[in-house]
Amino acid sequence: MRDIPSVYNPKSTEDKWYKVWEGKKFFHAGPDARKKPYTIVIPPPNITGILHMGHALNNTVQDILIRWKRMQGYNAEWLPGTDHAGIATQNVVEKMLAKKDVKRHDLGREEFVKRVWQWREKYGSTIISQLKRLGCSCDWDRTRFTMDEGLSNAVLEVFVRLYEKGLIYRGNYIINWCPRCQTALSDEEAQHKDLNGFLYYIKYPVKGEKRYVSVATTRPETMLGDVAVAVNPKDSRYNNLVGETLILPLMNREIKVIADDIVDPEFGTGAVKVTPAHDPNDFQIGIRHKLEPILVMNPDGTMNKNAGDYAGMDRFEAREAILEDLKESKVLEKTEPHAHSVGHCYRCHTVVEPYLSLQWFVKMKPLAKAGIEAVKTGKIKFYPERWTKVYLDWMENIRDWCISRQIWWGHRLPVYYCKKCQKSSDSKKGIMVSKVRPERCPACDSVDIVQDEDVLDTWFSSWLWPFSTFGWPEKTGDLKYFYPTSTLVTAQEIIFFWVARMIMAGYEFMGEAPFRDVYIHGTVRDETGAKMSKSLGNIIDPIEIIEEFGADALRFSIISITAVGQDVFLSKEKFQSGRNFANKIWNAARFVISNLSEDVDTDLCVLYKNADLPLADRWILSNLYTTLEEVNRAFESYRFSEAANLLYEFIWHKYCDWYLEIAKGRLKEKTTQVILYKVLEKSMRMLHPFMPFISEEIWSLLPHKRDSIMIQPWPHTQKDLIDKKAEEEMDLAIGIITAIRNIRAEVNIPPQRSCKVIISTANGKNATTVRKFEDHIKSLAKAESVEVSGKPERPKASSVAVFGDCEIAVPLEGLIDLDAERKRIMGRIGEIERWMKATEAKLKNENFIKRAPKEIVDAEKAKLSEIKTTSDRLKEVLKRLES
RNA sequence: GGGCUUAUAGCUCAGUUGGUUAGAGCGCUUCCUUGACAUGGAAGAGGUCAGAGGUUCGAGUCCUCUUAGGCCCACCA
Repeated sequence: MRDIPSVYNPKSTEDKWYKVWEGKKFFHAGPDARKKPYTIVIPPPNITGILHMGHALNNTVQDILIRWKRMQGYNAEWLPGTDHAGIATQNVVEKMLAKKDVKRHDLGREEFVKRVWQWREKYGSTIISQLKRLGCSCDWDRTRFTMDEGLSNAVLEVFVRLYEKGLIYRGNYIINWCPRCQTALSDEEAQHKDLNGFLYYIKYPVKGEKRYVSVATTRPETMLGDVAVAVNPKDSRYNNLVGETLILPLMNREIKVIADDIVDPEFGTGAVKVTPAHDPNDFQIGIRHKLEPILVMNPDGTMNKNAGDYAGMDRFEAREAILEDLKESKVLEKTEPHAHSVGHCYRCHTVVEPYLSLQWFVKMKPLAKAGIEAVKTGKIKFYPERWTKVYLDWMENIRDWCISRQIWWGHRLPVYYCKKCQKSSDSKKGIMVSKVRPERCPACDSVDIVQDEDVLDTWFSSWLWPFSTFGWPEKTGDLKYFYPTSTLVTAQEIIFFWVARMIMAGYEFMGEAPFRDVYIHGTVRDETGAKMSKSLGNIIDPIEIIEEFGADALRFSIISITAVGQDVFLSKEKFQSGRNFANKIWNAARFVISNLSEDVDTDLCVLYKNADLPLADRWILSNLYTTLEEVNRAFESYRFSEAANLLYEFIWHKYCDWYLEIAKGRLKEKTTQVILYKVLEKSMRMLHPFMPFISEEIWSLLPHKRDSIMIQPWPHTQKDLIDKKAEEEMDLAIGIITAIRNIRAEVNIPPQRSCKVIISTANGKNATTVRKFEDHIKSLAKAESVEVSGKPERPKASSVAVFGDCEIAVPLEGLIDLDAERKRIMGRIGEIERWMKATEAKLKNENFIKRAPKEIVDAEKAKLSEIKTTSDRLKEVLKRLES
């Protein structure tokens, strides 16, 4: 077939078209008052990231939206970029240095940060080029990085503003500490996992007495930092003990028994050891009872000098040693298995330690207010809706955000200390918060000023992403035009980390929501349901899939199997469906293109507007526009899999299976050609958001002089071409043709041999209809003749089927297997009768007649009469068969 | 402890506000390399919609409970 190969080869089109699109600046958008903006900001992938299936899904959805909106005439802006990913990136670079036996402290801060920038130059945009392979139509001219000058400036601006508003403070609190990364983490960055641990019961003797109090703990090593034992004041068991002095085993320190409401008498022994430096509850108890915390651990998770004999041991080593020693001292009462949830570092999966330290925090409650209101009033909507509740629950119970990190890669806090003032006892003194380094201390005029060593949480820059990327705090034209953005597309995992915080920042700094819709898609899992991760080794690499099946196949497959908000279970085989579909489309196009005459007028659209077209033409057009309407509806409610499957069904099972086959019989007719072309052309436009490359390639092969499909308008619905009557008539044609094929298969008529067909109808109307598609029966059911009759007639040796009121007889040469035929008919009668009975029962039910809507009842009545007709005919056939 | 979510054909899953005989893809059976496509075509087989109650004229769909998975949140010493 001319020069077009019969197998679609994605490799020959993908790079080619991507370059064209980029070259023509189709991805770029700028403020334009004549057009309505549609804006998406990408969830910026980490610079350490390599494209995984989660990204593939996330970005395919965004690209579908942006391409769809662009075709609809919106000024579509998809702003891309990457996140500096503080801890993750620092870890990666540290690991790289470790291979050369270099530690970051050997290099010093400045040199280390320089190395990270170098690393970023080299590897930081891997994922960007991978997104291009996927076909993402991001506005690369606007690519941002969270540590760009502009975004860094926004971060400092925000820090200063919040500090001045009293929403940022510094203090000593229990935070989640990762001993491996050696930094504080936010609550969200500590991932809780259920572990099967133990509950250890330890006896604390009362000073100078034989009595003792048993306390239960899961972390015996923290006992070294105990400063009290607490009981519930209402707990009668311990009334007489409150105020007594206990001897802390192993340390031989004296501690008091105190009473506090927080203690649950039901749990453990009802007495709890109090370790203010290593437990958030105990910390609160410590404050209430004015107890001085004792820190027993170093930042690296080893025991410190306060840990007595255990100093220098790793925390878990110390735990074992302590248990041994407790046993020896006969104060370990018992050990019980105990399942409890333990925090792990979200970057390195080390068990985090609740740890008392001096950190910076953001007061969240005041910020959450507007964000709660916005979602409650529907200004911001979640799709699927159920995430609203998850979001609101978190926002309504929000806790302060620990934002300081003890690492080097990130935005350094714009906080400066006057060393002179800091020497005074007032810790608040000597703190300067400013975007630029102060020359002198305003209080004492000293020039001995140092900047805080810490950097900010990575999310402290990404929560500003929807506006910092458009130039904030400057009042730029971009910002004015593109903010607020339209839709945020992301995964459930970062609703708290990112979505909620962006909403808060949006209201705080822009006075407006950062986006209207939040579309939360599912998580990509492997076929066993496990989350895809590098460590599990169950990754399906999207780039490999693109190599093997093509980007369009990847996109289409993953979208079509991802129902709204549902997790998606992937295996490599699932990408075959997309590849096969691409190939099917390819071949349909190849067929159509090669059959278009030189002089066919592809701009001719009046032709089918009101002309009296043949049935199949009206049918395919009606289906096309019905599909378009349904696709539009699906798009509007983010039901992408549904839209994809609608197109699949239409193109494959309507256009290819039926229309193309019918068209083969009259390819010379201009009408046929125009409709073949029109339907293909519009299908490609509808398909383009899903499969940009193949749709563009086919578009370019069509004999029209139109620019890239990317910038073509989305098809308009045409209600006047939706023709229910044509659809009904074609249903009859399809039913009859299928019935004949069925007979042929049952009685083993070889595919090459044609057969005779006699169709008798019970009413004249259907006879007229059948005559309209006589030719289709001939070609599609391989019939040499079709006889249409108003009354039942059939030669003796023939096989018969009934469809509606049509009796379809295929005369057989030679003898017919009467038994087989009878069996076939009886089987069919059985089926029909069951159906008829169910319908009759329904109509006999008075309540149904009385209460069901009239349309439903009428439809049931009509159905019953149809079934009866079919049934009667089948019975006649059977009777004649037996005579 | 609280919340969310899933259970439909051998497998993977659709099924929008309750209304024709519950669908698709893969797999399976039989046939077909006929001029778009074997990454294909034709015809089939295959389901008491997890279980038990309830609401309703009518339930895969709504409610309650049960069972079995998965996920998230929580100051579970």
